[in-house]
Amino acid sequence: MDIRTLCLGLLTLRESSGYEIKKAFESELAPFYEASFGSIYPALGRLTEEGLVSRTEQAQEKRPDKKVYRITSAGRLAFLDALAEPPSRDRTRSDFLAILLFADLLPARHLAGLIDERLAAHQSAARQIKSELAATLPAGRRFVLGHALALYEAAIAYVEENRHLVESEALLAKAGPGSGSGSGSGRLTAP
Amino acid sequence: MDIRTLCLGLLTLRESSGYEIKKAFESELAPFYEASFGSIYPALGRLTEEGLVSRTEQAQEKRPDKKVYRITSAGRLAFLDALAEPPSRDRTRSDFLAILLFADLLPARHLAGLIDERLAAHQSAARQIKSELAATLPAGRRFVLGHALALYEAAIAYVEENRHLVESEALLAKAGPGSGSGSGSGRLTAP
DNA sequence: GATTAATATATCGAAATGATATATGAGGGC
DNA sequence: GCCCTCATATATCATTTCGATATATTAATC
Repeated sequence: MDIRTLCLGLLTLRESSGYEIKKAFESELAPFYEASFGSIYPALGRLTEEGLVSRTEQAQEKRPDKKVYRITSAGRLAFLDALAEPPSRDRTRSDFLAILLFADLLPARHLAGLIDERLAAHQSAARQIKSELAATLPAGRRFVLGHALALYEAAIAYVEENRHLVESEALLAKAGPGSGSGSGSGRLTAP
Repeated sequence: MDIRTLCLGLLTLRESSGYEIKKAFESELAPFYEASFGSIYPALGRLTEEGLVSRTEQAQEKRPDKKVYRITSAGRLAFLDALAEPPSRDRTRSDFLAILLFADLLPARHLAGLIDERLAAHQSAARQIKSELAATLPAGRRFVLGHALALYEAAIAYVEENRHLVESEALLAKAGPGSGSGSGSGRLTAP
């Protein structure tokens, strides 16, 4: 599922300019997909060449001119084919977790600051999703938004309950098997 | 936090060949970071040029020769500097969620198959993490593994409780505000 | 009057992926 | 014995994507 295919998908929802596609990535696909202008504009160019979208230049008052893209019927068919392909597995990159893996190399107060910022960012993201969920939404959008919210809430709960593992000064101690993670009390004990 | 820096970090744990670094990405950094040989080998070459690691060719019996990399003291300092940098935000790409966003374009039985595979994969991943957590681990590793487990379990619970949102045949209906997601019963209702 | 933010398109170097090539040895199936 | 697959080991390369940068207009803020 490359950016080109996702642009096509967003154009099934509404006609858009490249700039509006970028905003749609942020409002519809975030936080489980992102794209930069550097990939969106070439993707739209290629889709136009392939005849999967059409382009119309549109002059605007008080704003720069824009190029509006509309999906063609060939484009709709191509997107349905792409949707039926088996999904590739999720990919995640988290600097936060990479840093915490090396927690024993960092002072506890630095870790505490990192964790506080993480919690604040996730709480803010969760609040925003909740306000979006208050509206009427298509089923797919509601499902993926709720999914994102569930993961943010789980991450917040986990970090709050287990931050002591990396913040304790006794970081030289190796942690043995604890209470069994999220399945039980949710708290991993360090003996 | 690029692959080069992460290679340096893994070399603070033990000396390794490029091949072993790849395995360390899978065993230590997965599932929140990954790297391919195509990025690891060039990264190790660059680290060697910069004097942050040293390279020793090591002949082996019954196995191909390998090049063993060791972090230098300059390398340790450079890694500590990199660790202190503010983390960039998490990036995720999920084909599964992208497809589900367009659930109304797919037949319910296809969606059911996708979701069943997703649940099986996540359950398998969760089981594997649980078995790893049974051993004695450094605090950082225990924290990030537990984090991964908590997210897998939250995703499984969410999908099991909310799959009806996308599987129901009445996909033309727009879902209004429900019970409030994970905060309450965990189930989003479609009126 | 200056700076920041939003709208709008585009390019480019650098980073990373995923596939492929090459080579050796071990183990299993037939 | 022969073939295939898997594990070990290094390396390259086309393609994809990111992130920064450039350019231009209008509105708002300071």
